[in-house]
Amino acid sequence: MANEASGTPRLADVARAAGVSQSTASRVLNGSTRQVAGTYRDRVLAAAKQVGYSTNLAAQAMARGRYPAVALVVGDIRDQFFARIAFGATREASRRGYVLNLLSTEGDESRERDLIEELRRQRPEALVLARKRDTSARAGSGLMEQLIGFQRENGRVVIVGEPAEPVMAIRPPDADGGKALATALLELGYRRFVLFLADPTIPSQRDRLDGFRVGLSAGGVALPDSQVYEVPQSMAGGAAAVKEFLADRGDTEIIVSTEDSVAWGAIHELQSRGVAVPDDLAIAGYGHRASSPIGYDADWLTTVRSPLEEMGAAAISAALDPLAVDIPTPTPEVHLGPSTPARYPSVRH
Amino acid sequence: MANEASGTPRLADVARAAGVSQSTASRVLNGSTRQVAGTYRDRVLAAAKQVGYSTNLAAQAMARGRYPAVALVVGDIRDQFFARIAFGATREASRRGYVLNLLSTEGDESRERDLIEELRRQRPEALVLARKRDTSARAGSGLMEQLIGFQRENGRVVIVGEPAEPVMAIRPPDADGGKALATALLELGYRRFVLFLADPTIPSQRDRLDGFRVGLSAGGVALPDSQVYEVPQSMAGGAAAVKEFLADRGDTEIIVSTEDSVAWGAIHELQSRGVAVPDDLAIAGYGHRASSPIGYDADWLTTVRSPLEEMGAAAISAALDPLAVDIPTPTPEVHLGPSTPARYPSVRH
DNA sequence: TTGAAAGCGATACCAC
DNA sequence: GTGGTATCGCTTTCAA
Repeated sequence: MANEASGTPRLADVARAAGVSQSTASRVLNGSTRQVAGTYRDRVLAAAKQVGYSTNLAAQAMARGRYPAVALVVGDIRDQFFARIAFGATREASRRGYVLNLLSTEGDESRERDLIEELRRQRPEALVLARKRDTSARAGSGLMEQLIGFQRENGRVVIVGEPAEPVMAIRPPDADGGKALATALLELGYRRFVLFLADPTIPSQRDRLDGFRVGLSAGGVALPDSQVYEVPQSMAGGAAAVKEFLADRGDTEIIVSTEDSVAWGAIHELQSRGVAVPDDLAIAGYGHRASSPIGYDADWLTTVRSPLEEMGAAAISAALDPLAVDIPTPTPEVHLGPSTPARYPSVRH
Repeated sequence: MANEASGTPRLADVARAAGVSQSTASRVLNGSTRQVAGTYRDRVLAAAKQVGYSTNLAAQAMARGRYPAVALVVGDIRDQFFARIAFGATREASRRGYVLNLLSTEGDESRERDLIEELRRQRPEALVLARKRDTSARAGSGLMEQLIGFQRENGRVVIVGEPAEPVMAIRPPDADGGKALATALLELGYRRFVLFLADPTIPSQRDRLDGFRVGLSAGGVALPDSQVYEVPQSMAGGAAAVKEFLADRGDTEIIVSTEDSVAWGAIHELQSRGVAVPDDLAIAGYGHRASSPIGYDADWLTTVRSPLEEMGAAAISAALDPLAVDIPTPTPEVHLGPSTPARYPSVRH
């Protein structure tokens, strides 16, 4: 008789089965500070298990005034960039007992507004927005106003990507990664660099370049603009850029690309032209995909891996943790592969 | 005064602002059959917009007894297989005004049980489970019992992958795809086939083979087991298998692989051995990834694309639509690329 | 500590 | 058509 034909057992069913009041059952099962006598406590727990009780989140949300959910808005979940962020986010949300609500703009960023509007119905406690491009640049669309409104009425907003006041942001540590790569390559003995810069309109790409320069200068090496090539972000772009580069190679020891795909394209083109990689010319990249082009092992290329999963998790933490003020940025990982062998028998710099 | 300092406006605020009862406001804004006078209707709509009203899903859920959410459980969202399914699922859920709750087992399928248990708290209306392997095979884990319980208490369960009674399933149309590929290749004039079978423990792989045989037999061509090679599912596997194959090539015209990665590996190995593809030997694959190995255009390989996005969307529809009895399976798409040129000047079969 | 009762915001049954 | 009102399941004062 505890569990009526109506279906899912309610808290009242548990209370009745345990012979206590609903208040007590509530305190045991969902209350914050435990203030229930041991005997009652056990009885309630046993009863809950016996009737197969499971908290009704909607009811709890109504009573408490907040729904334990966090929304994640991504561009296209099929994109590794977003998929890896989502992976970290689901893990962290789940760990905290939160529901992760996934929304995809399907590449159409103008949909963001509508999606967030839709979202409000759920009254999620936080909103995480993953973006590849600058958010404030689209201020005219009213997105910023909407985000601010959300922050006022609902909960915190965190952007994974470019910061936009007054919204908290987790930036990919591209400058750090660029710097770390430079340091590592200097350590290996490289001194004469050329850099392939993919799509400078994307902040991450510029940051990688800037960070790389910082790292180089720490070793007393400069990277003049004449050594920086702007390259379309694709394998084809890398291949084409290499042709141009070879006409004026000079004494370059290594090409560093701000994007793996460009690096792979360059590698392919170089090899098909009889330039041995890394023996004649070394190559390094930067990226987030685990793609391993045919004939190569993914680990072969020296590159920097963006900590996207960690960033996704950090975004959730920051969004949910009221204490979070500044977000510790995860550290990028420099991977040294055979594409950049040590240049000298002994380390120097 | 309509919107108190308390924060988010409630339905009562809208009603007051419009000068109507809360019941009327409810009918206008969320009710099913419209039975409100035009005048009132407009007033309510205007008031809602004016105060910035947004339905409180939790409250609505309590009153209606159901929460408009659907949960999607995937293995690893970073995997293209799951990402594409999720993409289609988010689109369809959003289209229907449903919240899509994403859960990831992170590769550990034993977590499925815990995740679904967690999930129950939300009382989602449906549950979609995407899996690569057989579900019923894991019956011992109690998963099936749990799914049945969910179906009884909450809503429909749909599996994207292998069927498992009494749970509805959307199967990848691998048999259809295999058959369609065979038909297309016969059409091009191919008659002597070898098949590389990747991981026969995965039902999809077997289905592709079976379907392929069905398609061939319709053209009077047989594929004896001696022409089927079991190959590890990787490029390396494809490369290795090709070596073995070449020792006894016979008069084979084309190698068909049940997995693209294997096909690419085979291609690479063949070319490095001086066997021209497709001139000396043609190649075809089957897959769901848009990977384009270095030096090749993704469209170059003849392959079959699994309609994963459509399957994701179809799963949501089937899970949410009470009328759905059997699910129309999306059709796989055969892509003919230069890796399989026509063998004869004129079609025959 | 424990229990009774008042909401939380929206829906829907039921008179008017 | 429209407007009261009980109700959904749970939390949380407030007394006891």
